[in-house]
Amino acid sequence: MDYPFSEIEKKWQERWAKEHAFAATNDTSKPKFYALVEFPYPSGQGLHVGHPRPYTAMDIVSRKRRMEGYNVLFPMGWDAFGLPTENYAIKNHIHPEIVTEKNVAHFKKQLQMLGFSFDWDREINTTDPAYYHWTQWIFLQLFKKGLAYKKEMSVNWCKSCKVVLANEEVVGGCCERCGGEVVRKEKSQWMLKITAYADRLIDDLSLVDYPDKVRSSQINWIGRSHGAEVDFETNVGEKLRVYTTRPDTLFGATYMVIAPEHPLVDAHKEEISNLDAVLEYRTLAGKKSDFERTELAKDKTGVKLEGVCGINPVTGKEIPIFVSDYVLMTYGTGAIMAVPAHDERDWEFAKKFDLPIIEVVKGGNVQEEAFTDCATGVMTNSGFLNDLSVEEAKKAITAWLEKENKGQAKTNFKLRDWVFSRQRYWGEPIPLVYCEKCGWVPLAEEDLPLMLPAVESYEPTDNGESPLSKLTDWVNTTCPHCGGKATRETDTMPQWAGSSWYYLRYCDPTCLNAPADSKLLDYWLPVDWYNGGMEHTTLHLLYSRFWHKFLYDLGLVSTKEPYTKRTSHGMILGEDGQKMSKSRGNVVNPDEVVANYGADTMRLFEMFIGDFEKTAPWSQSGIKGCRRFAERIWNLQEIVCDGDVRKELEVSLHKTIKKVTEDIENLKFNTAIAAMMSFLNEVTDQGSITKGELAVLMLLLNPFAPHLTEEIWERQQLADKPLYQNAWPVFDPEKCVDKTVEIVIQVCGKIKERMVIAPDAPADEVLAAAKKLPKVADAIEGKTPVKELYVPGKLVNLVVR
RNA sequence: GCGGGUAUGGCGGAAUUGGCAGACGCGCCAGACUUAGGAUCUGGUACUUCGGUGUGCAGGUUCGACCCCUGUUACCCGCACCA
Repeated sequence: MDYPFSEIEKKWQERWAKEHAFAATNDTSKPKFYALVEFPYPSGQGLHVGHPRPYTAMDIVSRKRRMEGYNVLFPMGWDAFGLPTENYAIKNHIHPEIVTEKNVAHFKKQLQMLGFSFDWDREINTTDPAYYHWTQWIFLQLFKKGLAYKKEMSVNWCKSCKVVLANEEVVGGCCERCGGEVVRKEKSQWMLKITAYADRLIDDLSLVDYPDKVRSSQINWIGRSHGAEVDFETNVGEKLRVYTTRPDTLFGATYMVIAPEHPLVDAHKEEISNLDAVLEYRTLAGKKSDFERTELAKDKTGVKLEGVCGINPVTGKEIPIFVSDYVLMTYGTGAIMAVPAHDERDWEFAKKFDLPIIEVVKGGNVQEEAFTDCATGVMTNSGFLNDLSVEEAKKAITAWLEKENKGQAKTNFKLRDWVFSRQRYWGEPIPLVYCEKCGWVPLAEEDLPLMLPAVESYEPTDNGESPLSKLTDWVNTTCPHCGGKATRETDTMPQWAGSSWYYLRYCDPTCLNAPADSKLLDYWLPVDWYNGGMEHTTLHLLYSRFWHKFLYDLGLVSTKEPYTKRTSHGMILGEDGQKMSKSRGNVVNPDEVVANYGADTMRLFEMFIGDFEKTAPWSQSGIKGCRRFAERIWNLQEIVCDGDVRKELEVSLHKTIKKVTEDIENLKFNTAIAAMMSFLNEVTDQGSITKGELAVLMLLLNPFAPHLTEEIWERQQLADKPLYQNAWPVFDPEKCVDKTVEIVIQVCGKIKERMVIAPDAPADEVLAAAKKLPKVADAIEGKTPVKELYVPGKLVNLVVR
């Protein structure tokens, strides 16, 4: 019997679309479930076999939830602003809007061919003015609250993209997107004060269910540390402030180091007798890219400031000050106190420059190596701190510093503010104008959206300005505040802007007077389950949590966190175990897979391929196995007979329901499919399947293979309504227990025999029976019994000596 | 260096969380049906000198360890001079 998948899949996809089968309703009286997958960037290459993995997984969860009676929101949209589209537009002289439209249409067709139960009525597109209206609006709120500010700063500049990158977009000194060289460049940039939310971004992780990996990556990225700021007097009058996490070691501070760019150098040029050498070092350090600085991390360099020195506030001793690029201007105060005895970097530097190393925590040999692992150590050579523990000393010295007005407790973060402007065309215009009288002025909210104007050329300019800067008619405008002459901001927002709040828009995609209606936000939020890639942990996921918290503070949303539960899928590799790429020639095209095997088979294989959370290589022969499974399911129609669930299959059927039901919740799609395969094998052995059994199997398999199961459901007339409108099967725990079980008889932990018993047989009977088994009797013959164990339904272990 | 993770047949991977290692699938072998098989069906398939031995390696805890503990090796991912 032929399995006409193309025909079936087309039929049901059309029918679902016509019936709006998977549209979420705004009936707020029903229990809701909001399932979210990361919306794709509609690239010109189209769908990749990696895309359907998370989509299928969440489709399975969504379909199951609907059958369980939830009002399910499972939306899809397009994160369509971005560089590849712009680059394509530049190369082919086509408007990015047209490129986007074409790519979206292609993507949508590909997604629809896989039968995902997205609510297409709620489709959104970040490049739609009705959408970016509210991206701009949120930016204005950030600006009004002082969380968006412009700053002249050293930024990451990708030479090949001619664009500024956020710290998160620089990977190993190279551009995350194009792999090109990234250099430092001074530019005036819009910044978002994500650092104002640093504490909450860490602390509120306790409110959500994220994988440890994601949680620890975010904590590590934000990098909170507790310590103290300490003011050191200098011989030139000015105080030099340092940050340290080890104020307890202050007595051991034998020198200081400042970053090459530190203002102390500029302020005291006169007093520095070796100024030339210092400035030369500064120039050299500035030329090094971040990458080189990291590469050379092991070899410490630096120059001593001759003529300027610091004074240790507790010992009163004069100590030298060095300039070195192992101290970063962008962290802490740009200056440190160096305690070589208890810090590896300081130790290395001190050895190189022959500086004194004073032990202040007992326990190590500080002349041999830095003793850093000293949390349990005791203070020494430290005046009034002597004999205190490290923890006590921290408290005592901090209290002393505060009393003496020489410093105070301080918390620092590695997280930097978010560089928010891009010198690009294809992004959201920043809705601000610059007026010489009034400074930066926001557009009136009723004037949003600020439409992206048409330009002749999308080429970025070499001087680092956005293509929009060439549009003088557009740039020159009037100040919304004073009516005088003003110019528009010509930079646009980064791609991460639109995706930072898209999950809100799905709740109410056509709302005209707000990002979304607050009643609907209250109903749908938070997102119950959000699946996405690990690569977004410190980008999208962190950014959107930040925006959500800001909107929470504004009162727009009523949950502290946007996503209750986050899961991550593993990548699908090429058949050769390598990342799929055009250059390796190992790319699998999903269109071909669907054409050859059908969407249901593709979906099954994407789920059966391996542990959902781990990477897995594609396999041509593996997909054939799933195709065989689909065909065998289809052919069940040849052996179907009337009747309910038969007694002899009842236990396996209920066990299968239990397994599939639980496995879906735990992302164990591979074993859920394996369980259904096992049940199919059992039914095949029986030579027949009753309609009652078939109906349950179809319901269980439906989320995985929706077209196939709907068709069988209809052909076999298993119910009046189409399958998707029926309820998820429920297992009876009592029917999941076998009538008899086979247990193992061990002697001293070695398996000797097996025995079939009733699961609730009393222990003494089982033990007695076990001892009579010939091999067991042989093994214990003549030995002294030590212990007799019976684990009900599992095993007997007889320990003898 | 720091953080997270992984290691099981020829391959992808299971193992109810301390209780029968290798479910399920692929591949392979044999058979059936066939003019034919890269189709379908049936059976077999960790290794073995048939005593046993086996979850990267070495120890430990336990009646019992893929699972817990200590040490170690290899690989993957993220961060990385953050004071």
